[in-house]
Amino acid sequence: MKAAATPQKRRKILPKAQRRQQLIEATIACIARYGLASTTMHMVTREAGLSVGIANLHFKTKENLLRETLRYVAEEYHKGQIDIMKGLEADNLSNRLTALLHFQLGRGVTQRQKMSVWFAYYGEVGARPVYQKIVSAWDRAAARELEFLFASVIREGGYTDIDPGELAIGYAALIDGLHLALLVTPRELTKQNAKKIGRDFLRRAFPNHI
Amino acid sequence: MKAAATPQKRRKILPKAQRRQQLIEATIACIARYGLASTTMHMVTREAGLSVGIANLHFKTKENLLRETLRYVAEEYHKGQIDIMKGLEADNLSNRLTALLHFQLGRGVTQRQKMSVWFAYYGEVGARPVYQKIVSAWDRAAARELEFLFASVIREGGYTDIDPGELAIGYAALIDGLHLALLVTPRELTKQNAKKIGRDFLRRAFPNHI
DNA sequence: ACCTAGAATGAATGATCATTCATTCTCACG
DNA sequence: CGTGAGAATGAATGATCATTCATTCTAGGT
Repeated sequence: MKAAATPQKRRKILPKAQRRQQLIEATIACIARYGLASTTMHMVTREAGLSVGIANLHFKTKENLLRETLRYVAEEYHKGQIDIMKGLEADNLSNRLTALLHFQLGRGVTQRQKMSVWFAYYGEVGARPVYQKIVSAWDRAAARELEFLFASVIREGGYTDIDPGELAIGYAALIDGLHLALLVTPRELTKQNAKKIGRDFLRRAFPNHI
Repeated sequence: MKAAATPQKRRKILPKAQRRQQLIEATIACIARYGLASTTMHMVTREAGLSVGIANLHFKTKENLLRETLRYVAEEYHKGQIDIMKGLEADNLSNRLTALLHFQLGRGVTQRQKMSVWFAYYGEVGARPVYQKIVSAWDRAAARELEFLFASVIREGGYTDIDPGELAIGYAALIDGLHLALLVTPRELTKQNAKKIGRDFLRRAFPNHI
């Protein structure tokens, strides 16, 4: 019997930025699969197909890698949101609201993997001020933008008795809660249904727009 | 200089149930303070003022202790909710809705400690099927009850075009999202404001009741 | 007062993990 | 081609942690 000749993976040298990205993505995959608590450096580097030492080379410590991963995930989500709210693609306010909803509850964001990572970090926010800082900075930025969008809708629709800031917080909370429900009780809630629920919320607030 | 005579804590023997409770509460405190990931058995037993070995005596393993702690927290929250929804205290539907809101966003539930623990477990749900089972079982029970309550309100108010099941999911999601916001961005949201946002949600759905 | 079931202790054990760094390997540039 | 700057490797190290269990202590029963 011949010993299986290992395919002898050839060592490859790549620019720093690319390796960092590769490690961050491996971290996301591991957190989604094993949880934040039990993700080890060995898992992450194996997932990336690299050696253990590489992590120390590009991110000084594990804590650093986790922080950068959170930064990456937070930026990806919130930037996507903000771009839509700023209306780079849809000028019409109704369309912008719809586009936002579809982004927030659409394929890209509601992958189990993404949501797992998201809530894994939320879970540690109570204990790690650094995570709180990263998340809340982006949250604030998105909240401002959403408030601004809602204020425009309110003006256009002549709605009275609605505070755009409060409605924005409520809507953002609803979306977060729906993500949580999709993660925890996926059997009870389809993405289609989640979208309908989000849409109903907007309709009750802005009946002339939705 | 005299060596400080340690107060020599006398060993105390207590019934199993009491020790278990004590350990679960110590676990909650540790998770809130240090996070689920970095909570160790030493921390928990020290917090409880007991020796390390005690944990193994009452809960075979750490995993067991964590599971029982989740069960305890989940039961406390959901039972409180369900009792209110069943209307053991308020017969009037409007009052029942208000009582529910006050419970969900009131002092007991929105302590940083409780919310931290809650989300710490949610964060691991993606990776640990056991946690998902525990949480989703209670979630389902609460969702059923909430749907039933909303259906009564809809009937009483003659509201049309509202699906009680969907509204219940939406409301539950909103509350979860508000808890998350209170945990992550407490500077941006007071409990008072959170209650107002929850109330506005109900008012837009049930204008004759709220 | 004595005895003993079993509750409680904590030093010891072994497993796991992040981090280090001496060594190997790559490739851009001369 | 040849070479060296620095990218990549992975065995070794030391720290941390869950779990064990021989021993000590307590309190209810006699």
